[in-house]
Amino acid sequence: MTRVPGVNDMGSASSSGTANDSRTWTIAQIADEFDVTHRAVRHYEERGLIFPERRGTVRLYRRRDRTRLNLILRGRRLGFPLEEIRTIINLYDEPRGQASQLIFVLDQIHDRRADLEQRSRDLEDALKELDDFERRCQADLLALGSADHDSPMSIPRRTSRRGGSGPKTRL
Amino acid sequence: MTRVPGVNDMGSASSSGTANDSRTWTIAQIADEFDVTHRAVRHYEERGLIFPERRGTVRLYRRRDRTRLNLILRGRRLGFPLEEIRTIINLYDEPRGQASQLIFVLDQIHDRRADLEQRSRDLEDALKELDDFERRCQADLLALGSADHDSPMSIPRRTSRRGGSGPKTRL
DNA sequence: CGCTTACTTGACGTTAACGTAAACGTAAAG
DNA sequence: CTTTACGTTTACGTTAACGTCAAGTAAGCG
Repeated sequence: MTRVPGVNDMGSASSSGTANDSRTWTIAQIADEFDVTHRAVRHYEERGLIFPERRGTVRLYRRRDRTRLNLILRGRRLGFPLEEIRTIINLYDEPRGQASQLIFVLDQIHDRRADLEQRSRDLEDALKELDDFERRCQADLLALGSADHDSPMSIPRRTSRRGGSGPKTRL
Repeated sequence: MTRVPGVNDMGSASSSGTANDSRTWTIAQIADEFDVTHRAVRHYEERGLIFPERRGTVRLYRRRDRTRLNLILRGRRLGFPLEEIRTIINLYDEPRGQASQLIFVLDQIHDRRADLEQRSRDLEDALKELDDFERRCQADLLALGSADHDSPMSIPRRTSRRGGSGPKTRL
C-alpha cells in the first residue's frame, strides 16, 4: 500500500506529544481534499510550483505544500497561467536577505498589484453590467406579466442579494 | 486593396449628413485599435463571438462588433474561456420576448454572478496578501538600511504610472 | 497593365494544462 | 504468497486559443 510510515491516516486529530505541526498527507488525501486530480498535483510539481518531500519514492505533503496549493488554485481560479503563479509564490518564499533582492521584490509587487487592480476594475464593470441587465430583464418580465395575460404570473425567486457582506472594500 | 467602399478611412470624424452611427472599420483598424491580431479577431468570429457584415468578401465591423470585442477582451483578461464569453454576450443580445426566455436568462445571470463574486473574493484576498507582503518587505528593507550601513538607503517610492499603455499584460 | 497593399480562406504548428492509459513497485491484509 | 490498494514514472492524447505560413483575390496607383 505504500502507506505513509510514521504518521496516522487522520490529518485532523492532533497528536499527543510533539507540539510542532509536522503532519503529512498523501497525494490521494491532498487531491481529494482540494478536489483536484493526482495528475494535476504532480503537474504542479513538474512545473516547479510545489516540491513535496519524498519518503523513499512516495511524496509527502506538509502544511507548507497545502498553503502553496491553495495559492495555486486561487491563481487558477483567477485565470493566471501556472508560470506566473510559480514566480509569485516563489517570490513569497524566497530568502531575500539582500537589499537589492528586497527592492526587486517590491518592484515585482508593484507590477503584480497593477495587474490585480486591472482585473478588479474589469470585474467590477462586469458585475455592474450584469446588475443592469438583470434589472432590465426583470422589468421586461414584469411588463410581460401585466400585459394581456389574466393568469397570474409566478415571478421567479428573488436572487438579487447584492452587497451581502457590506460594500466590496477597496475595489 | 479591397478598400472599404462608401466609408472614409477615419472612423472618428463624424460625417456631415446622416446622423445615424453606421461607421465601419476594417479588420486592420480593429486589430490595431484593440491591440489584437487579425487572426485573433477572425478566431473570435469562427467561434461565434462576433459576426461582422460582409461587403462582398471583406469584413465590415460596426459599433456593435466593437462593443462585443470589448466584452470579449475583458472576458479574456478575466480568464474566461471563449465559449463562456460567447454564451454570455449572446445572452445580452438575444431577443428574449417570451417569459420563459426571460426566466432562463435571469437564472443564467444568477449563476454568472456567483462566479464573478467568487473571483471578486479571490482577488480581494490576493490583494490583501500582497499588501501584507509588501509591508513586511518594506519593514525588512528599513531594518536592513538602519543596521550597519551608514549611507542612507533610498527607499524606492511608488512609481504609479497608471493609465498609459502600460506593460503588455504578458509578463 | 503590372505592382503593391490589404484582405481573404485554408491548413498545419504551438503552448498550456492537464487527461489517460500502460507498466511497474510495495506494503499490508487475507 | 498472492491479492489488493495505493503509489510511481513514462509517454502519448486532448482542448483552447491562437500563431504562422501559403496561396489566392481585389482594388488603387504609377
